[in-house]
Amino acid sequence: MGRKAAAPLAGRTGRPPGFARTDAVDAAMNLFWKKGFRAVSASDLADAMSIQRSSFYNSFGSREQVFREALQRYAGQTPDAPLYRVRPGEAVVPILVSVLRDICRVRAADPGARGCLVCNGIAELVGVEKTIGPLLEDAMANMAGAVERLLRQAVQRKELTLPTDAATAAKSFVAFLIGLNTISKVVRSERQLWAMCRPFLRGLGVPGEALGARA
Amino acid sequence: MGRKAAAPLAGRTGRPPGFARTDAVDAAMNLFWKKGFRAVSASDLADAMSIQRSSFYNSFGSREQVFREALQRYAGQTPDAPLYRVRPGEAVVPILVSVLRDICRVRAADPGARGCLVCNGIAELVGVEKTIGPLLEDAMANMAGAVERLLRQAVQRKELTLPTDAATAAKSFVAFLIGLNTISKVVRSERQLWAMCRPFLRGLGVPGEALGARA
DNA sequence: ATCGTTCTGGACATATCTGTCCAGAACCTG
DNA sequence: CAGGTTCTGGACAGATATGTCCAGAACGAT
Repeated sequence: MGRKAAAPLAGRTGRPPGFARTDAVDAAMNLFWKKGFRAVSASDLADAMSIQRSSFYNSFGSREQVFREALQRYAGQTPDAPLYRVRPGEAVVPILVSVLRDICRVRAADPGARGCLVCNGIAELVGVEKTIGPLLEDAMANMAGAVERLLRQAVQRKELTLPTDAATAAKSFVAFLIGLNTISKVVRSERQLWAMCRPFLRGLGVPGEALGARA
Repeated sequence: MGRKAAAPLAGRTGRPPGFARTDAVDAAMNLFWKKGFRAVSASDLADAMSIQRSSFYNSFGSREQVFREALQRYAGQTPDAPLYRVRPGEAVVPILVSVLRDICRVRAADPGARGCLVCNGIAELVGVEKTIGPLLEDAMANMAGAVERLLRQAVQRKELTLPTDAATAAKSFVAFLIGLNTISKVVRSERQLWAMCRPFLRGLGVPGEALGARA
């Protein structure tokens, strides 16, 4: 098996790993994403990483640990990432809309129809898996918090009129996102998915004109 | 182990089962519901049913088969069942509202915080498990179909004004239901869950007055 | 080139799961 | 109560998972 360029770590001695950790975590992420956490064994992971099972245990220690790392890596590529990067004073509604659009686009474009790694994980692991469940709960709470701030900002800027308090509306938004991501495993048309978002946005008080514009 | 009353099957000869099949399926359902399909082994099922593993294989054949029966049993107790029982001419909005309320109530009251068996299954199995995945897809499609008919009826009766076609609005409703059920594993307050429904109902065009009334 | 360190391949012991099989117990029928 | 049928307990073989261990290969540093 040919050596793959390992990151040329600075003052490190000894034999370097025969694989790039980043690539390995990516492979793990894709596997977890496709099959779910419980359906993936340590052997599966080692295979996907093209390394020996012992090297896997040596480098990662456990399935849980890799999943944690995969989750972080996933956070860097998920279509809802922009929700966490809105600055005070910035327009909010276009962001909300474009995030929804991106979700529809990305999920429909995924040939594996895998939905969202975090949403799948919540359904599968929260309340069941002691180490990872709480992690996913946190991820969800973070998102709800971020959306809540966004909605406050939007109301303050008079971009929309909420039918409830911001915290509740934010949780409602998150719930819809989870549902949308989940159903995207079955509803495979981007157009259809996006059309499904319209009722919800209307409920949030987003004016109809905001829906046509690309962000 | 004391014999449990088996169903007194009519002209049946031979030794009767030492357990009631219905109870056994219920036990299986609760286990699947709590831990997910993959996390439950044949031994777990046999234990939950208080029978021998061989008796389990003898009576059910496979995990998949029990899951199928558990699903049917679940269908008889799920809070969204009323969606399938609306008659032509009947008022629709009160049903939609009360179903949502019931979901909030039932999910919050479940001490196991298990969410919805079908929704969990969709996230875990669709696109992964060959025999059960399609089953769950069907369940979802059925629901979307039922809701679509309901929405048409509601529009015809001028109970609400949809922002899109009925088929899309129905899928949107289903997506929200999935999200609501899933998030109910984390958001444990009935009141909070119900409040989260308000934005979505507004988006569907349900007038605010309809939300206060109990069904 | 040699030394010290780190990674790799492969093996080991243990645990759990799966599906099947059968002798004997339990039961209904006549 | 005898005969036929069906269920139960327990065992079996094969597959797969887990976590650990170590001899030796591969490499950076000197």
